[in-house]
Amino acid sequence: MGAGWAAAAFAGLDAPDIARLDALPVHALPAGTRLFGPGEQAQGFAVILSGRVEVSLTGASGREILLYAIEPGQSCIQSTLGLMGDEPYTGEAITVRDTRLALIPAPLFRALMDRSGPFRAQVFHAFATRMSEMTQLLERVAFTRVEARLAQALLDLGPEGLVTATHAELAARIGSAREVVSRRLEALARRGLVGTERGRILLRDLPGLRQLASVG
Amino acid sequence: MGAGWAAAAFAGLDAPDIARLDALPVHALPAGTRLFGPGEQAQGFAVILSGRVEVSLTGASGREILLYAIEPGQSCIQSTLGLMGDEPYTGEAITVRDTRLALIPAPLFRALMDRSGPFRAQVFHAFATRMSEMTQLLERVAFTRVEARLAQALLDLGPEGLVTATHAELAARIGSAREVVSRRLEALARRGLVGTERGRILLRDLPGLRQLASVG
DNA sequence: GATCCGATGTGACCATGTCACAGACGGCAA
DNA sequence: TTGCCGTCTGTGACATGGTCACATCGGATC
Repeated sequence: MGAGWAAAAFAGLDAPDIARLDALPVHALPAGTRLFGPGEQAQGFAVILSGRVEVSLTGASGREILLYAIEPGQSCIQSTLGLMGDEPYTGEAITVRDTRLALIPAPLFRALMDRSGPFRAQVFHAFATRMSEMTQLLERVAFTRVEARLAQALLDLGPEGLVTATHAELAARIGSAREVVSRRLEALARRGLVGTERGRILLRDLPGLRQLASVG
Repeated sequence: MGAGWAAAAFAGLDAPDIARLDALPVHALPAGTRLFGPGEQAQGFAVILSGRVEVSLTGASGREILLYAIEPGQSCIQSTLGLMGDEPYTGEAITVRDTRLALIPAPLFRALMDRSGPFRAQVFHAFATRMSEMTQLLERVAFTRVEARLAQALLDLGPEGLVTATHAELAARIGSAREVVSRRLEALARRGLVGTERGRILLRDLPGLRQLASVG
């Protein structure tokens, strides 16, 4: 997505609005850029054109958990909380790859919400999806064992069978602790489900992992 | 809230729309009625006029956790997930007191969303608020100890100092297990923060409990 | 090779969840 | 009153998970 991204990202918008969006500057951000952190005010409504942004939560102890990721064509719903309600951010958004995004300024966002049905539908749908995902995440965190969440994370990161991530990164993703992940991985390795090397994990038994991830 | 509830619940709506909403039948439901459960399709957009509805999640093991409560004048956001996206419910909504509510049928809901700015603003705001609350809940469940969540629950249920609830009910509220709640309460009692009787808990040290609830 | 740093392994200990029961209490019927 | 029953609460034993303190290890750099 790049020049002319608006038509693809917001199907059904009329031509003048598409032109307005396409005219917005596109920001190119290197991997590792922090888009916003807890308590900050929204600059506008962010639409990701390429790359990937992850939004995560950090607890008092320093433990982290991934809330959700934003892929190309998706918008950063978290940024709408500040635009629509008065809720401050509680999460932190960071680019995990080189990323290009457009920022719809608050006034234009509000105008589009008012006059464009398709735009509204898009925003609402994204909202509903995130809410649903967050509920599922809450359910997994509250009720399932680390092993199931870890298996799910491994499958998400390397559906082909190879995951390049440290134990600490995996822990931050599933909201656990590094040591716990190390021990779980060792246990999975003993059972032949994975192989471990420094910085990467080989998934040796994808069906077995899927089973673990779903059972909980 | 009763006859003429719409003007109060949706400030800024124009007269014809208020009349349409006021004309909807009001349902009176006894405490303990189940409004919807996991996987069901939304009947419409529910607005609570009096009473209280609690939405909670149940894990495979049977453990429960309270997602949020809906008070008079608020709407059941969960029901919009089905109306706007195609996400099924994942929670279960139950009246905890005798409750009266109006159900806005899906077609009227969609029409109002299209043509009424104030209605949209209301729905969006409610959405943003729930999302923010859910995020905070996730943070508490993922990162704070049971003791802090329990103290918070006690303060929520009995800000005056008396809580009428069983240990099992408290456990369901905070997403823990009955035995754990029993033991935590006993520990709090030993420290003089609460007194326990069958079916109710006396909060002896409100500032102390507030401290516990906030520290995590 | 010597050194440094991030990644990983380990043991101890506490908090929490689960299971299996044992009492304890309150209401109700005989 | 007495006995019964269902619910609430208490307890011990054990598995899992989180935290802390270190030990090791592997690679990169000098």
